[in-house]
Amino acid sequence: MSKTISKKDLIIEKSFELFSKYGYEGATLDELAKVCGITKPAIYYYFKDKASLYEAVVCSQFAYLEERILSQTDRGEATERLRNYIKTFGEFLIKSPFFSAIFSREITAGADTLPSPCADRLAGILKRLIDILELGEREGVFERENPFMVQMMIVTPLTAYHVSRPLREKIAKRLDNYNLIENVEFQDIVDKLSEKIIKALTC
Amino acid sequence: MSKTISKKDLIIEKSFELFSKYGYEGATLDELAKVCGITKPAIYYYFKDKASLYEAVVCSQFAYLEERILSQTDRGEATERLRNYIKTFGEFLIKSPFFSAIFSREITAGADTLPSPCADRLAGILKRLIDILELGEREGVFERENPFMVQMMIVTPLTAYHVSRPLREKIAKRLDNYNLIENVEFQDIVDKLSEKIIKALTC
DNA sequence: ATAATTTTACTTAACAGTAAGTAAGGAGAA
DNA sequence: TTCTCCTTACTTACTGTTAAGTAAAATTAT
Repeated sequence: MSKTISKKDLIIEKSFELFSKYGYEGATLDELAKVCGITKPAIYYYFKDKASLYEAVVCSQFAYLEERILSQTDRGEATERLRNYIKTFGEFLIKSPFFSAIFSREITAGADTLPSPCADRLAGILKRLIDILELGEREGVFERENPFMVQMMIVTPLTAYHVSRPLREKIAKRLDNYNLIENVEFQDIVDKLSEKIIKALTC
Repeated sequence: MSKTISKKDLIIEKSFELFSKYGYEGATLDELAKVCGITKPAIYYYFKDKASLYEAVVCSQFAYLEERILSQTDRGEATERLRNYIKTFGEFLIKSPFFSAIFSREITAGADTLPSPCADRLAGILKRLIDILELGEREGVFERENPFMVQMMIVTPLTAYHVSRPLREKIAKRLDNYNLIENVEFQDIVDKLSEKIIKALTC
């Protein structure tokens, strides 16, 4: 009916924030319960345990991302598709500001805690990138390149830049002559990176 | 006389591995004591607390990295210097295989637990990159670019690639037609990335 | 040289706090 | 009454940290 969010969705939403901020181990169910205005065992009514909650949270994000990527990169020439691929990643990170942290953490942790369905989604996303790069090769515009490396060149600078504001501030303070924290829109960063990557891949 | 490593160095070495694997919170002093073959309070004989141990571990790495970067990028033209900058990072990551994980984790966590002396070292490293990029602009070979973004374009794909082998394996299994885990030397990855970044920055 | 003293390098034991998880039950709707 | 959705009141399992003690080595005094 109205915008009344269900308790379960509330728990997912808030735990997404906490997992992003503190990581899997750092985030506590006590605090989660508090910010949700419920008690800890109420969480256990909806989720089997902490791991299942995490899985639900992360999977929903990956599923959404895969759906976006696949629908936004299914037409046009290779260059245009790649541009859209990067753009869609960028838009997703802007829309879902906590995702960078979680994704970045997952890669760092060697994907140990990455739920299997999420790996499926990631595989789907990477498959699309592989297709785009192969199309580019057939069109004669892209050089052959390790697709996983390309994926890393796209995602990691974006997520890192997105997440590293506190670090930039720390460093900028020590380099007081230099403006590292220009008030630049993240959108511009995405566009710039997009250009650079296409330039780097083009024959 | 011989290669007998001191207890303190043993603690540093083993804790470096554990912090890399599990992160600051995830690594426990109980396990550290166990793998060192000592008791937990013995750690407190050498280090004030867990934070100080972490600081000792991370700082030594950053200091070494800064020293390497500064000494390897102080001569030549901008392009050559940038190539050496990236190369030195790559060599360091190869030599110090756990560092990627710690560095990547620090960025992800917003540098919350990054000890202040490490931020100094990072600032020194970034200052060098800024100098190289400015030199390139004066030489007319590089386009103006946000140096922090360039730094992210260099370090994050390398650390991520280095750290993501388990993830690549998971994904490759799902895309069985495709060889994502080619038996390619990390050195080659560094060289390729180096080329790509220089190409992307060049006017 | 040897005895007295002090320091080094730990161990045992335990504490205080915090985390995930659970058993049992209550309020309200159907 | 019974099912859903929750709360109260715990338990268990760590985890960082400290206090107290000790064997052995090093230093100093005699």
